[in-house]
Amino acid sequence: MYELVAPAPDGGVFLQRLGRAGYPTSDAEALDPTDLAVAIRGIEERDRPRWVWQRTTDWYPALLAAGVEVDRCHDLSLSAAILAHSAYTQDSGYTPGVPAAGAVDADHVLARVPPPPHQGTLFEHDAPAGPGPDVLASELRDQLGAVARSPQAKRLTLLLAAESAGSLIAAEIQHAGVPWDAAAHNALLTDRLGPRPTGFARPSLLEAKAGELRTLLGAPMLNPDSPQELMRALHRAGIEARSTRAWELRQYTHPAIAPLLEYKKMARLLSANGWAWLDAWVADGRFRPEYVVGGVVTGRWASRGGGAMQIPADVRSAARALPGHRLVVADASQLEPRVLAALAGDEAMAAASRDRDLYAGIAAAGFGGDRAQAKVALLGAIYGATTGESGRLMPQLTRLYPRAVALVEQAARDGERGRTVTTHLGRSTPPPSERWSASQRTTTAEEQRRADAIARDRGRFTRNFVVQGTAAEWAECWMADLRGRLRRLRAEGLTAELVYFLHDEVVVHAEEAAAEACATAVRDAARAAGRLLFPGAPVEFPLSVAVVESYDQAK
DNA sequence: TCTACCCGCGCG
DNA sequence: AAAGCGCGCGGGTAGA
Repeated sequence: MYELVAPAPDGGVFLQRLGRAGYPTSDAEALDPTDLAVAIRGIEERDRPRWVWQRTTDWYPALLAAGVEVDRCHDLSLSAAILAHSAYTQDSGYTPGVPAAGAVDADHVLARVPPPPHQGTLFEHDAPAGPGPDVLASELRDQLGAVARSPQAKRLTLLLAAESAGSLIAAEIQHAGVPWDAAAHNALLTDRLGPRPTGFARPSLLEAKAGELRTLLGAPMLNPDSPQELMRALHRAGIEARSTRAWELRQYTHPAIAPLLEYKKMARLLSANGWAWLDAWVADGRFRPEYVVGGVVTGRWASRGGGAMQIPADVRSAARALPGHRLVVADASQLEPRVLAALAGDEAMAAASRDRDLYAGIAAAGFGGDRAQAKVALLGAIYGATTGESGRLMPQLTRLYPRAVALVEQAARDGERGRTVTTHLGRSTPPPSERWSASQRTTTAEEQRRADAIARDRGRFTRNFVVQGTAAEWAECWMADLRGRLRRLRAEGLTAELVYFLHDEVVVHAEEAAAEACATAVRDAARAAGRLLFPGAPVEFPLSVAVVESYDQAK
């Protein structure tokens, strides 16, 4: 059973009950938006419907702010974006959104009416503008119909459910926020950079490092933040680097190199996660980044603001559990190679996956026990490396795991030829770029060379897409299942909430007494995800789980 | 002076 | 150590 939420004229809200096929079973009921949370809580407790709305982000943040959680939903925009490209629905006749001439992009079609106000304003003045209940119900029917007609209806159903659950989880994680110890963060900054400066001056330790650098390079006016100036100063000092990248600088021996690398490290800390970051993103002891579900072509989540998915290892020491609480940090070990083994049905690689350390298993099977070699070879296969060590190791990897290698090779060939490739559950690549298409129309040999390079680029993208995208599906299923388990723990009165997600890693903030139960839940959820995606496959997805006080203590 | 892009580096 | 994939962000710089 579905319950539709849609904007009504004059800032009101419509609620409408829909049957299993998406047809209304009642008239749309108009509500004052201030009553929405109460109404939704009541319906939720009574019926546990699947809430249908254009976008979770339009409605759910405000509901959470009002203390209302929902069990499940169907996010029409996220689903439309998947179905619009999915190879599993290409013959279904589905076109996203309201019937409209030239409709191409699902999200734009559904959202071409005035955008809703930003989260948090829902109960203040006006409800989100957008298509009314008729349009949304019709879109839901189109989507359900396309899925039902698909030869892969089960997988698509799972994908849309996982993506919609993901949208709920993203809003909930944002609502909760990562517990952040601003004092600890400030102490770290002060220790590394010196006390917080007033105005725009460099912190004292950073300025001192710059001075050291100027002396050692004999460049008294040098601004080390300017790549151009730095380059000139390096050349004058006899360092013939052709870029200012840290890894390249490391190859030169000169007394200025070490302090320069230290300067870069310090400057990076200041600009990316310094006091300004703390001011902008941490409030009330929580870091609240914005997650963008489906924000990456492969289906991974992206984030906006605060660099939520790039928190450096050392800064993670400021992510601290509250007193009497713990962080349960879990990450899926070598997720992508394991996903590849399952995708390809490669029995030999699956056997290696029974080893807790997949790379060690592969090393033992065919790389003379050299784990580093096994890892380089496998990652090279997934990313499309052709040169260097991983290129040389490919033949050996192919002998060991012909099916797994064949799968990524096929994905690469398809991409080079402009075909789309598809994840296990049904997310397909967008059609080739204009750049690719244009490159097909070549006349000269030089153009052909460039066309080949562009094709190889796309091949590496599609090669990686099937693996990265399917791994993202595993992770979303993992979290969706975990969410249910944590909700049950909370129903017992315990504190246990998801507060962070990073591709193949989750962090749960839990009261001490619930930490072990959370660790168990997170492991059970991983097993459930494996069974959901790959029923009966002999591939294992082990986690490393740590119960810690601060995030940096994990692994 | 403003904008668009590149560079470099953080994460998986 | 980087390379091969996917991102976001801040600072500098080139060009309007």
